[in-house]
Amino acid sequence: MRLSDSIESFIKTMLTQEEPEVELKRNELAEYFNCAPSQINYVLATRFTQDDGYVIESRRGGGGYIRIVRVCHGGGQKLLYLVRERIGDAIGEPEAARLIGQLHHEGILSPSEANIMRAAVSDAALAVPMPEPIKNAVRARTLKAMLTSVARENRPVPPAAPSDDKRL
Amino acid sequence: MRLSDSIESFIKTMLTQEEPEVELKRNELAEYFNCAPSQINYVLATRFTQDDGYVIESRRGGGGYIRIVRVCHGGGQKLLYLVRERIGDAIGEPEAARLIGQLHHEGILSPSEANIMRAAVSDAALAVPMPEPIKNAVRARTLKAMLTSVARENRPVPPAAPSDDKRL
DNA sequence: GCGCATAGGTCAAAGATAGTCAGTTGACCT
DNA sequence: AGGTCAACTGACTATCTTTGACCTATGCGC
Repeated sequence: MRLSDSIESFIKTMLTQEEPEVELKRNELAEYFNCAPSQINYVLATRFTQDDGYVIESRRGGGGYIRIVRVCHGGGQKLLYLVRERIGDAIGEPEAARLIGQLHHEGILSPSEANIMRAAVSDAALAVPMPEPIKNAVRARTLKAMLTSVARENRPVPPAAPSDDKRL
Repeated sequence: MRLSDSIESFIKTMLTQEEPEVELKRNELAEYFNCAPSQINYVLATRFTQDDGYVIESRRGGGGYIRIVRVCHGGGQKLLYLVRERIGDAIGEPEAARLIGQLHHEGILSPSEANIMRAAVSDAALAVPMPEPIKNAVRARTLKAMLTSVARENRPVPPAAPSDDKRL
């Protein structure tokens, strides 16, 4: 088995239902697997991406660490689907606004949360000289990051919402 | 745990609702934690900034002291001040996160709203090939757009946040 | 006023981690 | 064998913490 696969399963074994979040030392892990420290970054970059439903946080310097958080479960189902499959690498403002509006309508987002998200993906927020494709890429990433943060809260499933569109 | 973190929590436990201000001796504290006196300055400079909602006063010489005051403006003016004067044309992630954290602490943002905003201004959201200055410009615009949307709702101030937990 | 003792302030170096990226290696396919 | 893409490495970079040498301000006694 490849090293990357071993490291991947090692980390995933630590992520259980009760403990959806682990903290580790890059150098320790690298030493444990007898590999270059940057190998850890490679595994994180290829198997624990935002699109996979993970959030990585880290700090350098003395007492540094890497924290891996697995997001999802419960009410986050719809959100995870959007992040993993629906949104993709780029999205325009109208479409983003529509998705946000629908999430609000389904009771997954409060009015105020929806407004904040709309503002964040608005053209006004991206009114900086840069090519349109880049803007749409930033929009997609921003939207996914925000939805991930909501999914991470693991809030209770909203009371309403018939939701017949689990699949695409 | 890092020394800085210990000193930080030590000071924060002294700051309560009834006693929003503490006075201490730099050398005594340094001796207590068995570290260089300048370590205290480092902790103050990195964890008790104005953006975090603290004001530091001090005096040298005989009877010298360091006073740490937790301030709380709150109110609707805060958002406008941030948007119009504080944020400017560009802002880095750490700084943006602090402003958001403080708004949460003041009860202007709910935990979930604060998390969404942090996600929107995170490096992850802007992880697209573009120069750093542009990223910071987009961050500033995004943050201002989101804060403006909150200000527009013009709602009464909620009960206020309990503590300063960075996590959900 | 002068000088010393007693504070706190600054800043840069050293130490401790993690991140990045271009280049090499390896596995698999044709 | 050659092509291609994922896996892997190492040198260099970025960031955070801790320390120490040197600087500045204040109070007190003469």
